[in-house]
Amino acid sequence: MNQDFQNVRRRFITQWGALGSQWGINRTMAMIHALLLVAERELSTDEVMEELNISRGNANTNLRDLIDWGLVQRMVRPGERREYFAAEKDVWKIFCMVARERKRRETEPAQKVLEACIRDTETDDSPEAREFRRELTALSDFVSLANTVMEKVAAAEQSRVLPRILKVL
Amino acid sequence: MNQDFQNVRRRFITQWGALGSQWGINRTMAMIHALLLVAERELSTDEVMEELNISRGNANTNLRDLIDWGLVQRMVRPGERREYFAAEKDVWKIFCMVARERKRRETEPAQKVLEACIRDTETDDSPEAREFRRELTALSDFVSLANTVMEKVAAAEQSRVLPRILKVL
DNA sequence: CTGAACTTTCAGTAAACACTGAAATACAGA
DNA sequence: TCTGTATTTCAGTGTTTACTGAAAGTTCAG
Repeated sequence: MNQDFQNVRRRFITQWGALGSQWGINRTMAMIHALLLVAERELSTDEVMEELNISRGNANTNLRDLIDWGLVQRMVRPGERREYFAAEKDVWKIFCMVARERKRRETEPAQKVLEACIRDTETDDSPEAREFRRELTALSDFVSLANTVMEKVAAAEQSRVLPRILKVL
Repeated sequence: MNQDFQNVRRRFITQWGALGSQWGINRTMAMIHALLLVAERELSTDEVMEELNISRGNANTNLRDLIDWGLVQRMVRPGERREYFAAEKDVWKIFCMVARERKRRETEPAQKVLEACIRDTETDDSPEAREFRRELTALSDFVSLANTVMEKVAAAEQSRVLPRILKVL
């Protein structure tokens, strides 16, 4: 198989991994995702281990995390014990998955913190406490608005939403 | 000053810091930002150090990073050597700053990686290379579309954009 | 120019996070 | 049931990232 092509392919996987760590995603997870994205067929754990030079434990853990994110699916071949893995390739679906997951892990906890802090100072009507509540409420309202937007965007079809949004802007 | 209120205030700062690390933001930076957000007035480096129990170096570095992000401003009081720091409190402005910065740090590098990999396989018309390019092009197109959307949203006024987007959804 | 007040840098260290590899567990066919 | 194959877990270790504190740098009033 063409050597140059294989090199570019490997470079893509490595660099995508490096980018991943700038997002809150660990390098290996991003690399496995990249590998599966550009793989022509589903791969087994051993193939992933081999291609990326990582241990079984590492491969297993990160594959499971990718499955939790909804970015990778387990595939069973009839009559085979071994499991194979395939990445979702539709970019819009990937986007929706990531949006949903980040909402769950990031904005919802933030929302809870804000609401709790607002609630716990509710009975205090000193000027400082009022101001504190005012700040936090502004933040909280914004976060929940952002949540609503993300939710609706992620629930809709790409073909419907994006053209409309672009039109509005 | 009311003890309960001070406790909630501290809890908010701590928890906001913890949330920050889930985003790619380091804990101290998020905590300083939270502290300045709910501070009634601008604070000096020493006040930040004291309140958060961190070293001078740490405070200095993270304050500078916050300034780079555009989330915090240096304030000079006439006739005083010491510098004071104040956080931007308008949530929409905060959002725009963060969007701009994440675009610069995350989506633009991703874009470059994708484009380079597409370019470097352009002369290879084997089926695998074609498929590889197809995948990466889909990704690249999506990322650049997302970039455009972010850019326009961040450039616009909150009062104009959000109502329109909500209407569309 | 000097020295006090303040800020910045950075080598060394500490804390957080990710990875390995081997042991434990689960599963399917004989 | 037992046996071989595949997956999962996790204690120990390695790597990355963040923090400290002291030294160097900057600034300004006198």
